[in-house]
Amino acid sequence: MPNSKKTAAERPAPERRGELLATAAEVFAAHGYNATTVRRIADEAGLLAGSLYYHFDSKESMLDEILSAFLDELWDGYDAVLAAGFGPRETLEALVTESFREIDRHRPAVAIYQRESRHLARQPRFAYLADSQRRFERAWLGTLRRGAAAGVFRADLDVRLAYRFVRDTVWVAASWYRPGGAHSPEEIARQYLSMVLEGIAVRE
Amino acid sequence: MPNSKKTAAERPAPERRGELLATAAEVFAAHGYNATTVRRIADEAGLLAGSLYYHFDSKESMLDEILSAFLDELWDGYDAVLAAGFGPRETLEALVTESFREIDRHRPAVAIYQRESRHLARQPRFAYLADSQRRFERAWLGTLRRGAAAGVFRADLDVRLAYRFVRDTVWVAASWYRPGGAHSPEEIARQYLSMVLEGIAVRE
Amino acid sequence: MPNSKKTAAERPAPERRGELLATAAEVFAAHGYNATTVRRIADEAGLLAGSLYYHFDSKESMLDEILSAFLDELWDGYDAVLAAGFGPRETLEALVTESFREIDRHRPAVAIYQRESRHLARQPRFAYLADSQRRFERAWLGTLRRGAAAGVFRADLDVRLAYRFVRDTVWVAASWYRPGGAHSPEEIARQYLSMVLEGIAVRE
Amino acid sequence: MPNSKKTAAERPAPERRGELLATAAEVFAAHGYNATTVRRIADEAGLLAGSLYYHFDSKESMLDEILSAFLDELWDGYDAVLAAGFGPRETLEALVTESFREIDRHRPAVAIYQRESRHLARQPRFAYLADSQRRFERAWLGTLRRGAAAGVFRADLDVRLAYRFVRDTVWVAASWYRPGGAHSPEEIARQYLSMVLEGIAVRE
DNA sequence: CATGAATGAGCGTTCATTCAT
DNA sequence: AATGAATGAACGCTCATTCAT
Repeated sequence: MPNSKKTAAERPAPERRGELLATAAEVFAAHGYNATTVRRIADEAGLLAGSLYYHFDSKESMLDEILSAFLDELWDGYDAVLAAGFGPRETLEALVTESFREIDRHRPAVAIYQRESRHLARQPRFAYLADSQRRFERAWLGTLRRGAAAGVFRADLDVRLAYRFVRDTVWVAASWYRPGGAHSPEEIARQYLSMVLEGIAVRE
Repeated sequence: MPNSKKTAAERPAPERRGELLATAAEVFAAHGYNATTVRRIADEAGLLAGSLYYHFDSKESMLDEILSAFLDELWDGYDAVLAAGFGPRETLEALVTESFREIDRHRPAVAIYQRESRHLARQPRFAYLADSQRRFERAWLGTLRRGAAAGVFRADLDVRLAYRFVRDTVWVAASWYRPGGAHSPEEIARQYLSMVLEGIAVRE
Repeated sequence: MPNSKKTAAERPAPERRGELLATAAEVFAAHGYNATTVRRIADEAGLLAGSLYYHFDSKESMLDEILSAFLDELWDGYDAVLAAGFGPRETLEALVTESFREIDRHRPAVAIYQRESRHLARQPRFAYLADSQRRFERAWLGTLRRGAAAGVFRADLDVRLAYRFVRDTVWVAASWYRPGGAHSPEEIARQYLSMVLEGIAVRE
Repeated sequence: MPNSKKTAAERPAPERRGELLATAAEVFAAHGYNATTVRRIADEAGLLAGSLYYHFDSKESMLDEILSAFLDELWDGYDAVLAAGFGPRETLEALVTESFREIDRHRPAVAIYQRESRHLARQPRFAYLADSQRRFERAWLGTLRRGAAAGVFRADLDVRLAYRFVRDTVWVAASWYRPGGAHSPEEIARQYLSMVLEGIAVRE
């Protein structure tokens, strides 16, 4: 029996873990990680608080799995974009579009990330959040710098300010976005890109 | 001896509340309201947890005072702008500038507001947060609509999407802004407005 | 093995609430509700303070259950007496006897009731104490009035004074009564009734 | 300046103490000693909680003064009765009458005494409560025994039961008695004595 | 005499976690 | 896999008390 240290009886059903994590993510996103009790998650999932500990080591490990699953997927997408050899504007467009797709697929995880990552990143266990933050900055800031150098993005702006502007603008959307709403992620990305790139003022 | 500095023991009373509130706001902003213990605030302020209750009814009432003081000041500023009879573009510029000034003066309160207002607004005690939210939307959305109708803002954008875009763009700045940094609030406002209005792409 | 005594660990669950309530009642009666700490109850019951909250919502809900269980039983007894169609003297004798039986079965609850009911009755949660008080007065005062009208109780006494006299006289007994003492409840009732009805003076 | 260890400036006005004690007694009686906060007393007396400590050592010392002042007066009255050389029936009548007079003069103290004396008596500071209890029992029980021996009280009753009956009957009145009500203390005493001595049943 | 501000111990309660069944 | 009962640390808060002014 390859790749297994447990007997059949000991191996938890992997789908159950996934369901429980989805439930946990939903509750963490709605009420905040700290304000969410393990009992609340259990209620929502239809079992008792103690029973969650058969599936997970701790409340924190649920959070960990939720966030790292999200970031793994995010970087799969980002890395594909960055490896594609696009120009700065196309790269920016692809990153924004990819981001809205991730918001669509991992909305609770994104909301949790927004709210909690800053202080979580201080803990060793969540050091990967800080790593991700750095890679993130490198990808976006680099794209903006390349674009400014290439004359496709304005050079009169503080590039760090522009970076924060674009970054926050995209990700805060997770706080109001609801999957299945009026706009598809791609449509929202298109409008956001239009605003970010061209501005909201009418050109004379 | 004019302008003499008094020792802590000699300092008159009413300032104390203000100091304690400033400390509390700082800690709430750094760690989140729920994750902040009243002992932590007391430690930071140099007294014991129980002593805070001589000055305040509860942890919640500290939060209440912090948020309502901020919103009162914010609306003083906004109301002056809205009453000035500006056109849509000038109104938008003035609202953004005023917002960055408030972030400069009430950064911790703004950060707390960002993180907590959604769920706080459900409680009767914090109903004024929901009220403020509605007035806020009316002011910004109205300005954007007037501008679109007047031909100074683009009419091809979903105006609610544009509203969220502008709103989030401005207020998330509180999460990274540090007073006394490289840029004054007015300078940041100028650059943000430039990005929001003209976009970051070079015009051909 | 019939009638086998189980160890604590083997004992089934629902009895536990009852045991804990009995312990709580004993401590409330001995020290007063306010002066009783939840830690003291837990100590006496052999668990930690926090563990009580697995079984009960709050200290107050323990009090509530203790008092309402007592009053439910009391009124079962009283209602049976009042429905029996006795004359005034027999009714009085039956009420007194029933009261001493309740003191015997619920001594701690009666002691708590004596000490705390007056101020508890003001709280909505304990409104049933005030209701009970009113039914109580109706039952006893009505019996005394019927008896005075029928010529079996003295008519020269202030009937409200007589009511308080009989009522207090009976219930205060809970403060010194100890189950399993020299006299059975029925014996105490007999002597009390003799004193209340005939007086302690020798008739000439 | 005889009998004084304090200078004129240090000596508190004795009337103020009396007022404060009366206020404290009223609040203790209404809400119970434990449930009464020193702040509540201060509010009622029109000063701040800390200021009470200029007049009294502690909350407990207020209680102490209230109870001992009451017991001192009570025993002045009782001792006069016991020294008068009355027969058993006259002694009982005089003790009951004296008791109702004390209830009239010291109602709050009596109510406090009823509620708190049992557990206070365990503390060394309040040992005089236990002493008083013993003298009390000696006086009343002795009178009842003398009466039974002399043939003026019934000999067929358990004398300890009769003692508790008379004792409780009298003192519980403090829980409903309001000075200035429909009946004078002497009138209440007369009716109570009539019930206790002759009973409430009509004699055939 | 009284105030204003603080102390420090302890309270009722919550909650992540454990574990025998 | 899940339950039921418990643990133990921490939390928000109360309150008698102290003391410089």
